[in-house]
Amino acid sequence: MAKLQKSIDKRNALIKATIELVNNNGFHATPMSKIAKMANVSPATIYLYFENKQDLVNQTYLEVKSKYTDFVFKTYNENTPVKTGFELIWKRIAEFKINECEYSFFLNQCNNTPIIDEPSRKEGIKHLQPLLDLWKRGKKEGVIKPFSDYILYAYSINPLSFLMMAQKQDEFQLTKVHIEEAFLTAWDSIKI
Amino acid sequence: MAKLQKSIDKRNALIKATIELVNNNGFHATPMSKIAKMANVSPATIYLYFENKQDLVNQTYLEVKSKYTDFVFKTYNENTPVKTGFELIWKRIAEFKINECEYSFFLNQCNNTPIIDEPSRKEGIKHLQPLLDLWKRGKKEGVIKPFSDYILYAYSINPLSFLMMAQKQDEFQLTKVHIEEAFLTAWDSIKI
DNA sequence: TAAAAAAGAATGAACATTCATTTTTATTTG
DNA sequence: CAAATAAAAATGAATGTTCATTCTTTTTTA
Repeated sequence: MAKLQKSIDKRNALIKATIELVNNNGFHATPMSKIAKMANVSPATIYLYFENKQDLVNQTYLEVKSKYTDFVFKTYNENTPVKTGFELIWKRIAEFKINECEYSFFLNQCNNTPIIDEPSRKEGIKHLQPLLDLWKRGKKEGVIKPFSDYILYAYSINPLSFLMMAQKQDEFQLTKVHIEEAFLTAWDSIKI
Repeated sequence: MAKLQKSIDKRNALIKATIELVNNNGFHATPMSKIAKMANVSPATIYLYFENKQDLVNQTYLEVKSKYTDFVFKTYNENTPVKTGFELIWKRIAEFKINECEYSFFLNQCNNTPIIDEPSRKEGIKHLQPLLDLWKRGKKEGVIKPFSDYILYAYSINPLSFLMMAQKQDEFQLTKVHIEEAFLTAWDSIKI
């Protein structure tokens, strides 16, 4: 019997449980037994799908990251003009961060703590390539400031993570108006 | 013998060890025994200074947060004009994040994970009040955009956290020029 | 010399992972 | 088509370790 026979539903349930529990308690305060319980599975079963706890969280990270970038770049293609393309991508990112709060919070946690191991983190970064390519093009065309990608990212994309966190903690409610404001601010800070 | 007799050096060593170990391994993957060892102290001694592990990390958080805001607002007073005041504060924040990478990384981790308990987190937020007051004044004077403080923070201050993280992971080196660029971008994004 | 501070060892709970069985599934055979 | 069977999938309980915290004793201090 091939590996694929193992129920994809179970794997998904495990990943979902991992996200929810890690978001609420942190990785190391989340026992395998609880993940199993939430996924309606025996603890031993987890080890049929994942090597160990670290592997479970690494795979969860990469899977969520994929969901994120698949969504973000779905409406974009390389021929879109720079400004339009940026707006397209930026708004998809905003939409994802607002609507998929659980995923975003999880990714945030992974990016700001040592729970993910280095190879998986490196792997995760690659997913943003289309945005970096867009910026490269924008710089060549003289539309985007000739700054390091890190600075561009810090000022135009990262603020969304902060706003998402604030929203998650009920300190703040992101509205359509905010989004529009925020987008203009983002664009202003990277356009020439 | 009064409480104050307990060596402040030992307490400091414990806090220092906590920061270093939590930065590298995360809170829950940092055993009390290791903290004790790094601080050259018996595990039991930790409990003379802190109630338990949670209390240790809460106090560490508040202490680091204080170091941060004490530094940040040292050169500022309420009579400084808005723009100058903002530049003053912003550059102190930048300086702190760059030079006190360990502290910044620790604070970042606390802000993006559930390791700090709610009362301590609330307490920590209060420390930024002078900046919020400055913005309030700026809005009244028509110098600062009439946006929510969260948005102002997201666009003018939070990017520094991202750049600090990138730097810490050796992916990026912040120079004087970057800082100058980054400040202008920050100011542009909140000024009217 | 008495009280506080510190220590090392002890305790008991929690946990990741493995083990020994049972259940499910798919295939083969009569 | 159904009974038999073999392999995979799943399980609950067991294992051994790690850890936070406490206990008892020793050391330091004033």
